[in-house]
Amino acid sequence: MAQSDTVDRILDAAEELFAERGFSETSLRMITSKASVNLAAVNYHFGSKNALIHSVFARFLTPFSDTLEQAFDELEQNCAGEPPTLDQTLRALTESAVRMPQRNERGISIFMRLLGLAYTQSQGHLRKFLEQQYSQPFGRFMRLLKEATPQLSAVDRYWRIQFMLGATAFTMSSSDALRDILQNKLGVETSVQDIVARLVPFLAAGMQASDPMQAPVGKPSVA
Amino acid sequence: MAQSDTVDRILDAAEELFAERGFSETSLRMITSKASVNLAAVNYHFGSKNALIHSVFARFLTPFSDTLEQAFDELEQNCAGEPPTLDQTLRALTESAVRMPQRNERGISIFMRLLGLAYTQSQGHLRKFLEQQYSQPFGRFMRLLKEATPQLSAVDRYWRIQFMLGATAFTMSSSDALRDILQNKLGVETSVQDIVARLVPFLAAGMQASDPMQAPVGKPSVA
DNA sequence: TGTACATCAGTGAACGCGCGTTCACTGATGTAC
DNA sequence: TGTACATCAGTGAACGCGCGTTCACTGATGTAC
Repeated sequence: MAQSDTVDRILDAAEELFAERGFSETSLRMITSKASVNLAAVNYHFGSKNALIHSVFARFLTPFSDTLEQAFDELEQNCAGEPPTLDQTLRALTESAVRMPQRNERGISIFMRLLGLAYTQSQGHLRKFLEQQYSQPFGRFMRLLKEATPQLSAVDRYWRIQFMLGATAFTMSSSDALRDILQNKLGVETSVQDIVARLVPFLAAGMQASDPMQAPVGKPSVA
Repeated sequence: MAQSDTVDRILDAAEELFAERGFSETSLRMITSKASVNLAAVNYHFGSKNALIHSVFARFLTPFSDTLEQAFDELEQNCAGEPPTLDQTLRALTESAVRMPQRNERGISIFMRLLGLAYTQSQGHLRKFLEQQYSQPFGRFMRLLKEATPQLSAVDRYWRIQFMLGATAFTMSSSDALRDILQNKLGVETSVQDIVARLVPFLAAGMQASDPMQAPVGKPSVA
């Protein structure tokens, strides 16, 4: 059995189990038994459970962040100096996520759920790791958001970005369960693409709601 | 030491620690040492760790759900047959949360974070408990949402409610950290009321975005 | 070509630790006669 | 009023268990001379 084989089997099993159950609720024994490898192999190849978690994220986030940089490059080229709109920026992000190479529908679903969990479970080491590894595309996304919403104060923008992250991370982290409920209740099949297509207009409308401090009661309108 | 004293000390300590660190990352030993009570007292008074978690939620959710029912009663009386608007419904909810009796600013913050964690950490037993204990006010809120957004299809409404829950639960579950960041970066003090005041227009605008399936590309506008 | 050694993926068993839970027990208070 | 018993909050110590990690070891493959 070549090294890559064992390493990949561990990564595959860990990815699925983490997405299903979260990090601290998934033991190394579950992972190694699902991967049919020896318990000690995780520490041999990765060093620790935390390092394994980092590797699981790195395996899909590194290609994703490359795809994303490319999408942002294209977007800025097409806009020729003008800042891209909010809608365009969000679409560049979501389409990069949905069109991940080497990932089928199920793989994208897992990828989404892991992203949601990363934000949602308070794993300090993971947050630090992601911040230092992927600060560039994240910062670029934030800059685009800022340019697309010049009408917002810094404080308003800050909070609305948190609301967006929340809606996205939460929905993604439980998207499987939510799709099942919808299937059972209304008999509707839903793909990850459908969810994303519904999410983007919701987020864009929320981001562009009228200033809450100026008109806190009336119906919101587009600025 | 009277019973109520020990029980309350355990509940107080558990509430704070759960809010800080989540459920499975908080051990009974941490709780009992913070509460200065014997380790075995938790199992003596509550029976198990899960039952303690339920009691922590029941202690603040029962008065909250009473307050909420009252707020909905008043809202429907004032509307005299007409269904309340989305904005009114959301405000009734958030104001009930913010005006919880016996809870100061810090207490409200903890309460918010626990609510966020309840949705966010996949504790099956807790979800079941909350569903069967508080299905009435939850169902009523859903009915009001439905009446306030007659223009949405059932599927659209379903997803947008998930987006709302996500933005709310996520923001609330990390509201302390988010407020600290804002304090450090922009030097701005923020109260829970401020966050809620910003959240409601965002949610209302998102809920009322134009139909994503009809106008998926253009800038969103209010229906 | 043959031998000695180095490297390295993988293994089996055990380690110490913190966890939730249990149990026999104490000591104060209330109750029956 | 005094005695025997019941109740119950609270305690100290231990239980068994699953956890992440460690360690001595194996066996296959590559390399130097």
